[in-house]
Amino acid sequence: MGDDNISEIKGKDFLRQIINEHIKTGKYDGKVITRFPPEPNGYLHIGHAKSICINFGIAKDYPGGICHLRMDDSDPTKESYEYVNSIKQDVKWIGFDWGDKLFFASDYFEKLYEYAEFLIKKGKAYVCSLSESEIREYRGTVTEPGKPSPYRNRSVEENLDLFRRMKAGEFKDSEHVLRAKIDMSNPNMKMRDPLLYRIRHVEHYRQGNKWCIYPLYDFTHCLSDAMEGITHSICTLEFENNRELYDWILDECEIKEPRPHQYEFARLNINYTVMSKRRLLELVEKKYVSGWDDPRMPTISGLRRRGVTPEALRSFCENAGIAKANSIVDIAQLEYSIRDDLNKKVPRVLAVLRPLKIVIENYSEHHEEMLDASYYPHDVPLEGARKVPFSREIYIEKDDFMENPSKGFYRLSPGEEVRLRHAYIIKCERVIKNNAGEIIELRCSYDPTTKSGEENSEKKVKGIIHWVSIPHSQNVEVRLYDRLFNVEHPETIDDGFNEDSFKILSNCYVEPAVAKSSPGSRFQFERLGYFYLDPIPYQECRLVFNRIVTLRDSWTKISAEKPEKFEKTEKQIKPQPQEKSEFDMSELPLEVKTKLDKYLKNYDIHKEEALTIAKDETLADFYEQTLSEYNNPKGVAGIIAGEMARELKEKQPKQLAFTPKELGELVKLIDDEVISVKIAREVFSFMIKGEGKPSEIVEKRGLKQITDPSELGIVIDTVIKANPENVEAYKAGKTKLFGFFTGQVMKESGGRAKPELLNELLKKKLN
RNA sequence: UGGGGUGUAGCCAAGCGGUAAGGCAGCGGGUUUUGGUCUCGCCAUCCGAGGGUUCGAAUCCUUCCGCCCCAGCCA
Repeated sequence: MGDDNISEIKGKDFLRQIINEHIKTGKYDGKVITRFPPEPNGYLHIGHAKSICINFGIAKDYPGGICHLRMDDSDPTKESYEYVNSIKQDVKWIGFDWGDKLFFASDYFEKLYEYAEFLIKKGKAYVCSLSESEIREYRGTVTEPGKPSPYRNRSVEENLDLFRRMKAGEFKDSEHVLRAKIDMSNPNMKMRDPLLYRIRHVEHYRQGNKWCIYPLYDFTHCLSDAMEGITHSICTLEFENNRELYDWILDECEIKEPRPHQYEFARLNINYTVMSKRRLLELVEKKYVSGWDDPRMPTISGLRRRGVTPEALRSFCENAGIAKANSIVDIAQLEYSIRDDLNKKVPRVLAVLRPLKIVIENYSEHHEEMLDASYYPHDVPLEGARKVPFSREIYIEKDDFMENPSKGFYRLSPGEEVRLRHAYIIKCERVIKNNAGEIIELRCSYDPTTKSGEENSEKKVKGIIHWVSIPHSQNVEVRLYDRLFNVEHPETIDDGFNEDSFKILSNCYVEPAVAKSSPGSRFQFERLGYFYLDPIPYQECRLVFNRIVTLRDSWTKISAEKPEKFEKTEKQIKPQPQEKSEFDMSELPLEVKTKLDKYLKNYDIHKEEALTIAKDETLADFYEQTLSEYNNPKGVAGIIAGEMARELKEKQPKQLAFTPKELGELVKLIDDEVISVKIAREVFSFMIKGEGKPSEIVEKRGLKQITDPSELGIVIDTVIKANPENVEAYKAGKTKLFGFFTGQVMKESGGRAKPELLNELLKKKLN
């Protein structure tokens, strides 16, 4: 209930929380400038879509927020305009606009070069002439420190000369590199004199042959952010280790605050598919799929081609959430987002995918009629209708007939009735088979009084099926797409590749209204799913529909057959072995052990606390000093092992803002029942800030605890009166609510209620 | 046996010392001329495990365990 929620932005993912804080404190003067920085060396996929939604979404959420689109194109060997164009198209399609904020890291090469010279002159960068493999060797491993390059101590003059000659093209590829001079034994591998520039005698797709030295990511990215005035540089988790370098470079280049800072979130993963550029490329190159825009691909172009809407994609990204824990989102979540979007906007039509012919014997041969059919069900608030032709011969879906119906089958079977959607109730009279015993045709009768919308149409039947009139229908092709893999977490593209992920059905029929529709239209084929009229022209002007997603289907779940469904592989839950790990005291240094023994024996404090204090010299000294001021070993240990340990862990202040004597006083206040332990913590937090003696703080801030039963009783009554339902629920047996009441009273009293008294009184009043 | 992250239901995910949000999936009921949609209900005595502090801990302290990332002159 603060007064500060005006600037608060809806959604409280940790990124927006950080930004909210910056806005509150005015760190960037209210500005929010993010960026989406793809490398134009491949197609964007749904994982990028999440990043796009985050970066552009955040910019959109904050007044005046801006998101740049920056091509991170500092590796000339991989990048091309083909990719920058597809990236631009994809970002636009997802629904974001970068306005005039399209940038290229390669445009900063000149400026970047100047920064490099600046670092050299500062003695913070050097030219290293080790070979590629030597560099690797000198770097060490994750467990062993690296060793300095023999070229590490070249003079500034030599470095400058060499670097300029690198630029001038005097050396071959890989002959020299420019490295930052940081620390070859840094536990963070990224800080072991990372490479800044490499020589590449290669044409850059934008810069041509202007350069033969190219900056690397870590050098390019942070400085590009700085040059563009980015405030929040948001990237994925694998760059966490790079953050230290990001800050180092900006520090050494003397980019002053307010300046960009990097924040990381977990990248999107989805089950039953692959997401890495490498795997996706493999699928394309080995022809597992038809291309980057194969409708099964999790690429943006694939999803677009399949017929997924940008809205669905965005809502999927939003629902997936932003956090730092690696996770794998269920593809059902994507399917849900797609259905949820399409359900609200797409017309329902009739189409038969696997036709079974029906002749309605009592329907006159030369007769036909046009039936009224709404495009939308009653619960979709859209208007629109068309006429559907009906005649003696129709197609129904093969699946909608069973000669020997299983239990719960509501559709057509011999002697049974079913309603034809928007039309009549028919009854199956005869089944006609070919010589092979396959059903090729059904003979039915219809009840003329049961036409939809008319009087007798109330007659109830168990099932409703879709159909098309044979003479009026148009033959189309339908392409069925399914998940790419049968296994939840494929490790290679051969690991459970779903051979049935693509099926072509060429003997499909749609009603006339659909045949007339324009490319790129989306429909719900009733009872089947959502379909997209592929806008790519096909030979003979043939209409090709892509299935975007099936409808939710509770029937196939019931029936034994599960044609295109996958059962999730059940995960066996293994019980965790209960290992009791005792701390091994024998390994402690003697000094610590001595202290520990003393605490345990003389002071009788708890082992955990004793250990915490004994292990830290500052804490231990402070502990002894405090005890000499106020002798309550247990009480003092509680504050020191808890509150003070945390404080030291976070800040490691050179000088403490309070004395042992004051800490002793604090404990005495607890002992004297002036304050509770909870309040003591609050007081302690003020002591850290140097607000003076505990007693003064308590006085000044009015923190003295309420020990007067009648005073506390009033507060309790207020709370009880304000929550009649909860009182009732409590009395009805929901005793868990006791905690709720305690909390409320605590809150009401500003935390000052004496806990024991509160509980005692509350119990009395509630019973 | 280095460093950096991270563990809340089958899958995501809120939660920031006071009744364990929400969504997906699942299960059951209602509505329905789509076995769709919509709607109602159920679904964590417990937050990776142990220990501690506290009247009260998913939240604070502590020990342990699992998983992810880092040894490209890729980004």
